Amino acid sequence: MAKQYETTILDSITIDCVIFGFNQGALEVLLVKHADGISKDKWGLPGGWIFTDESTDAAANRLLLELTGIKDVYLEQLRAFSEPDRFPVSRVITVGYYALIKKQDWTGLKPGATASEVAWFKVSDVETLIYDHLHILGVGLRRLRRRIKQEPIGFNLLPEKFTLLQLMHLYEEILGYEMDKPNFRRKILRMNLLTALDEKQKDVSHRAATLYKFNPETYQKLLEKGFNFEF
Amino acid sequence: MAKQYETTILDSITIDCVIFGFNQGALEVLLVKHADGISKDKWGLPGGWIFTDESTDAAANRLLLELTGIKDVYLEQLRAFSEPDRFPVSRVITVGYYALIKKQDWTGLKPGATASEVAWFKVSDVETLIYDHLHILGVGLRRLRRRIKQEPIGFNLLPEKFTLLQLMHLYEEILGYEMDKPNFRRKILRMNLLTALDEKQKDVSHRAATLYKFNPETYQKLLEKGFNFEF
DNA sequence: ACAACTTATGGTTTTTATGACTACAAGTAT
DNA sequence: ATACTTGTAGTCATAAAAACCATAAGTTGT
Repeated sequence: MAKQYETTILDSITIDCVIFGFNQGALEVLLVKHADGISKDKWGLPGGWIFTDESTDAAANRLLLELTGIKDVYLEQLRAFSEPDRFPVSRVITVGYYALIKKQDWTGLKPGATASEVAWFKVSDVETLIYDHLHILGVGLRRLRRRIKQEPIGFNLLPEKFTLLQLMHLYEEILGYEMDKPNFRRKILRMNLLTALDEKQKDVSHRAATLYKFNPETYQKLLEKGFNFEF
Repeated sequence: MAKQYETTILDSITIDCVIFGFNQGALEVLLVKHADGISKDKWGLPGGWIFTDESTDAAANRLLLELTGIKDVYLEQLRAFSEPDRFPVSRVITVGYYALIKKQDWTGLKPGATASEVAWFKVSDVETLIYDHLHILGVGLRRLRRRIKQEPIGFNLLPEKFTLLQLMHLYEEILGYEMDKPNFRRKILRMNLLTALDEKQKDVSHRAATLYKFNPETYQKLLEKGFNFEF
């Protein structure tokens, strides 16, 4: 039935993505500036329409690629946002997603067809966005805060190789409070989630820290089982 | 704009609700038997269409009332379910909700206009449901399992006054493993979530247990802050 | 070369939570 | 009165967490 409308679009449902990155100790979000339409020149979350024959998961992945060139990243649905007046033109429900990306893997971001600019913003600096996108960002942030305490997803925001202090700073930034270095070390190492590499930090003006990568097997196990990461 | 279509319905989005209850130590779910349409005489989750001028939250509450007579209960969105072939007739995305109800408060459930029957089923007995409703039930169950460890929502399934053992059995049933009575007592009492009443169990053929109610203030605080309920 | 500084990393101590288990209390049924 | 059932209190060993202190391993400036 639906198959004959391969390029047809559902007219009352959209996708919007909260894309998180981490850079120099700050949590950032990727925004696009609309090239035209009623929101021309305003910043919002990257998003778009859903084809009749694709799931929202598929649409979110496709849109991410189209709008920013990003693919194969951690992507999870937040929920549907459905206030009747959330979109001024017509009644549109949007399905929110959030993604975690290793920012340094995606340097040359290019705005898609409907955007004139793509850029990273510190989450703490974002004050206004179109429609209910600020609300969606807030829900994404709360979800991230909650998830990071229960699943080892934080690594999706860091480079392949990282130091324990970088990881700790990531947690501190997302959760909003400071931690104790030695205690953090002990706790995270005891989970067997990290593998120490035979390699050290470079170009730092102090003692170089050991680099770690996460252990995919334990990672997978902890993803399923969950853990508790109360600091 | 949308206001002029007060009774108009969105044609590609529906709501489906997983309604949990707890009875005699077993977790149950409320199902309806469709009165007509392609699923006539088959069991599924209660659900329906969304009016153009209401949010999905409002629609879920309205449908719950219409289909079962239930209102003012714990209700939370699960997420959107959007596989293109999930609904055989047309392309419809559904927004899943789950509700927790104090079963004994709602005895005379009446099927709504589109249902011929409403009934409770033990979750463990449900084997087939229409469309992707079994999948939605599964997601609801996982969400409940996860939530109950982090927020004090379990109380929404129990009567106002309950014993510690009833509460423990609720946890055991939902989480699927047994717990130690004295340890459970200690842990739950230490959270200050419960207030002991000046009242005991009645009509039991053994020593009567103290009845408790939950403390709304601590409840509220823990809802916001979360807690960790690892047994 | 040496001091001053910065971050990394290893320990210690105290407190607190948890799990496993024992024991007794307070009722009911026979 | 005794056995039985469930409620409730307490003990003890272990593990984890929080708050520290101390030292190691480098860099930078003089």
